[in-house]
Amino acid sequence: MVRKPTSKETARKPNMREAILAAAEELFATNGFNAVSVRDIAQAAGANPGSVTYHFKTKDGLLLEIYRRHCGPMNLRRSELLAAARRVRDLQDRLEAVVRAYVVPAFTSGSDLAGGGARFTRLRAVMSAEGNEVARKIIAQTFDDTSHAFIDAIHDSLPHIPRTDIVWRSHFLLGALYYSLVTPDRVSRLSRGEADGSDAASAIEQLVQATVAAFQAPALDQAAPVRRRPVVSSKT
Amino acid sequence: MVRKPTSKETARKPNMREAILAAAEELFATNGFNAVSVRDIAQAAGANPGSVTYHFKTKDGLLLEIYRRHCGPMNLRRSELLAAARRVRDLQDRLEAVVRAYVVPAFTSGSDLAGGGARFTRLRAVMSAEGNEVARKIIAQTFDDTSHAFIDAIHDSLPHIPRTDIVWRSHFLLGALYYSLVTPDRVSRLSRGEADGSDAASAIEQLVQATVAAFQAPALDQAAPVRRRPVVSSKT
DNA sequence: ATGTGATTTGTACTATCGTACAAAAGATCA
DNA sequence: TGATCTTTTGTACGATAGTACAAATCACAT
Repeated sequence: MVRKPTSKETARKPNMREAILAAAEELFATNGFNAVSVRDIAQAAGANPGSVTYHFKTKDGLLLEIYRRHCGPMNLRRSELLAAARRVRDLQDRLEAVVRAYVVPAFTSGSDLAGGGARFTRLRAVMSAEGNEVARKIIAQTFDDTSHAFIDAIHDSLPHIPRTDIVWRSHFLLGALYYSLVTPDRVSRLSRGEADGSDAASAIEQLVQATVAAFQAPALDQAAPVRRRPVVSSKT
Repeated sequence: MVRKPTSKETARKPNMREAILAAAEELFATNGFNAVSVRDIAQAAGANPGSVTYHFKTKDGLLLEIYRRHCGPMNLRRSELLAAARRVRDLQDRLEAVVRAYVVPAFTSGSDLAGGGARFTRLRAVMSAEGNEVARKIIAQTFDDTSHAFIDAIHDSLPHIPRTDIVWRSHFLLGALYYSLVTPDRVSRLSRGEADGSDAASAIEQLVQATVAAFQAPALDQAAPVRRRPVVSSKT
């Protein structure tokens, strides 16, 4: 219903570039990068294989563009929610708000893309599992800042827990988050149909509740495990 | 396949069949199924591509054999540890013992294969992410019984928590477990070198501690999906 | 030593991969 | 309308995929 002054700016046809991106996102997220061919993507998008080359040059370029499309909005959303969470006074409530600020944007759309949040997060999970190089580079330089910000925020809410423990637990959080998006059917199956693993709202509430409790667990005093010393070397 | 009384049945050379299995396991676990070619595997094993066909017929057959090799021992080990855990009197201690019985065999070898436990579990994580069909079938018919047994055992230790919540939380546990094996370097990076993500002992202790706390979290009463109510000041 | 069955090798076949590129089609504006 | 730019199509090429199969090799009982 948007009026069109001149019908020049957008193709009247359903934008093929977008269709290819959406199809690739879906296929990569469910089957992995190498299992999906450029021809598969083109067919799913109702396009010609050559069209993919025209718009994105290479298959890697297509993946890169998917990341570019989502990373900005999602991290922006996370920053906003994190800033709001940091202003919560009560420490217990703040911890939950921080965790929620991390989890919610991963499940819901970070931009105008319909339901793109969960799909993109699932894509990230799969690329991570496959050790995809293109993804690894983008992740390290795009998400590590965000991760540190969240770890710091959580640490502020739990000053008595060593940072190392916070890192481990936030790592577990991301793993649980990823896995919830990768195989939601497993939840439905193991609960004998009593839970719907693909229901984002349930997943978020369950994940937040469980994770807050995990963060609040007592610290692991490393004293006992005398085995190997905790790596004194420099960074890396 | 017919066994002979004489000592001729096994190859005297460093068993090439084993070498191929080990190489495939490693490559699949780190790069995914489709990213690895039969030629890659053969080269890593110091074998000829045709040798893979001879021993395993197809690439899927090779993956199938990897699963067959590990599933039995790992589930046996888990059953033993679970049975022992169930005999722990104290409910709190029993919960931890049950979680440990689930986690430990995934990190350590379930058979005589050196360090094969973690590698195989990582393989499972990657196949799960890729939605591999061969793996999905085996998993559903091999691990679901074990998963139900663990869920029941945990539920026994936490009778006041709805089974649905237990299922979600055990799902998160598996996701965290998988992710710890998939990208251990992320832990090292985010902790700025203070933690070693690839140290199995640390991973186990951290995971057990965090997971026990997550299971002990209060139940999510699904009664009213009320507004996002950040627990105003109910208890404090 | 020699025969025999179990393995390993080398090679070849077909299918499909990612990508390139010229031609066709469509859109925009003088 | 025709000129020009953007997008789509169709096709082709070289590389590599999984797999098959005959020949060569090996280990060992005789």
